[in-house]
Amino acid sequence: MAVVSIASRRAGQRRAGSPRRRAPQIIAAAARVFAERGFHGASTQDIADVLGIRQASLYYYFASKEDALELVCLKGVEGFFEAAKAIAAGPGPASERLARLIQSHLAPLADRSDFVKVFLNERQHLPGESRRRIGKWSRGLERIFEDVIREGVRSAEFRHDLDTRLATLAILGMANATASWYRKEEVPIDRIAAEFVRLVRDGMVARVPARRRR
Amino acid sequence: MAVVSIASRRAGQRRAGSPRRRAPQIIAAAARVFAERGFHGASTQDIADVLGIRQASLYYYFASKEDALELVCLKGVEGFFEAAKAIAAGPGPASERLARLIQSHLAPLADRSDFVKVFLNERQHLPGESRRRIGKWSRGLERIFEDVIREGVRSAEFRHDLDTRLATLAILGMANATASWYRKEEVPIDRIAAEFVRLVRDGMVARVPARRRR
DNA sequence: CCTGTTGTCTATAGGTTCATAGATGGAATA
DNA sequence: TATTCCATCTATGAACCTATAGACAACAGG
Repeated sequence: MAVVSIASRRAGQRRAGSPRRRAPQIIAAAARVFAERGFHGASTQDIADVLGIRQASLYYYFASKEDALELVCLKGVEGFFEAAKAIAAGPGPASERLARLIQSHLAPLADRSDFVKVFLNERQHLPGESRRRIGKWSRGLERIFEDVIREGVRSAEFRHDLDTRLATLAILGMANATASWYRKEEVPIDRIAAEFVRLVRDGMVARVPARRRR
Repeated sequence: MAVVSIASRRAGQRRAGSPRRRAPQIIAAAARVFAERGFHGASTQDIADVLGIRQASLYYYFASKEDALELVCLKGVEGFFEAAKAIAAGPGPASERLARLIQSHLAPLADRSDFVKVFLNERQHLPGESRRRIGKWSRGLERIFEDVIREGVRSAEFRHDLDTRLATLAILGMANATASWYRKEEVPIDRIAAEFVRLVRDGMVARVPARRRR
């Protein structure tokens, strides 16, 4: 059913040139399959097919399918949170920090889109314990965004009547949705981020070229 | 596993007061379960549990699980497209029509959020034929939004340098993401829509109270 | 009161999927 | 060369899940 990767299909029977520990490739294959068909829609057989090994062999690398999902999700958010925290705490006006937050939030799509997609769409299927752990991370990120936006309101960079909660959810929604339509070959991710920044800062409406800050 | 609805659990064995054709309730139950656990994560048994009937009894109402998914998705988009088309073709400046488009795009969340969620997240699991049919609808909606935005650029209501494609995807992403966090009890949907409209039209940045159109 | 219709039930076949157990054979090491 | 480790294999159990078949009870209409 699934397409067998040419790279990893070694003709004969067993043994790759595997110089040991190819766990990363295993997880990448899981990410790809989960991203494509969803966690429950994908079978461990599908993952094995991508790698050109037997279904049972996967269990040398993870203890259960759910365990694999957690590994993928973790890789999907790795670094994410720390980067955001650093930016938020860093220098510059709120509006510039927000721009950098958006940039850094979208950046991983360029080289890890499968992992990010799985994190966004499938984390709900994690078993209780790890779901809560990962959900905590997610709410943390929301707070970072919202805090920066609030700072921007307090410093009068942003409109005083801005609903910071809704603005946060709007921005994250817009950014996260990108994962579902982004294709590496088309528009570069920086370009998308820049356009989003412009959109939420200045809006779509045309204006007189007037000076912008009071 | 799933919670058995009190309302529909008639104590004894069989027979409801069902005054005939409770198909709508069946589909609503499917929508709820699919929304909660995803199409593949949900079993027909789960749906039956919600209704308090036997798993096999469901097949009186639909021919297959995938068939049920299609019914749910259809109800999820029902009216959607026509409403949007009417608004786009209607009177008023582009910016006002865009506002109405956003309103009408979010409105169904108020009373059909399960159906909308399933449409957004699970339509990919529809079998080939119906997936294409429904995908066509989806692309049509994108076009309606983008056309209105383009008109706004041509009429100089919107910035001349606006990337209309990205703006469209950003707005739809923001709106669709709402389905994942919206709870009926909290902020009313009109309020959310209004705030989104304000955000994408005027942006977040504070400005001098100056006259707005050149 | 008989009959057809409707909605539900019981029972089950058949397929798929996750996961475990134990064998095997090449590579590395001694 | 002998031994140990690593990664994969074969084989299979057990659970689960969809879907079909056929029985049956309540009600409606004549």
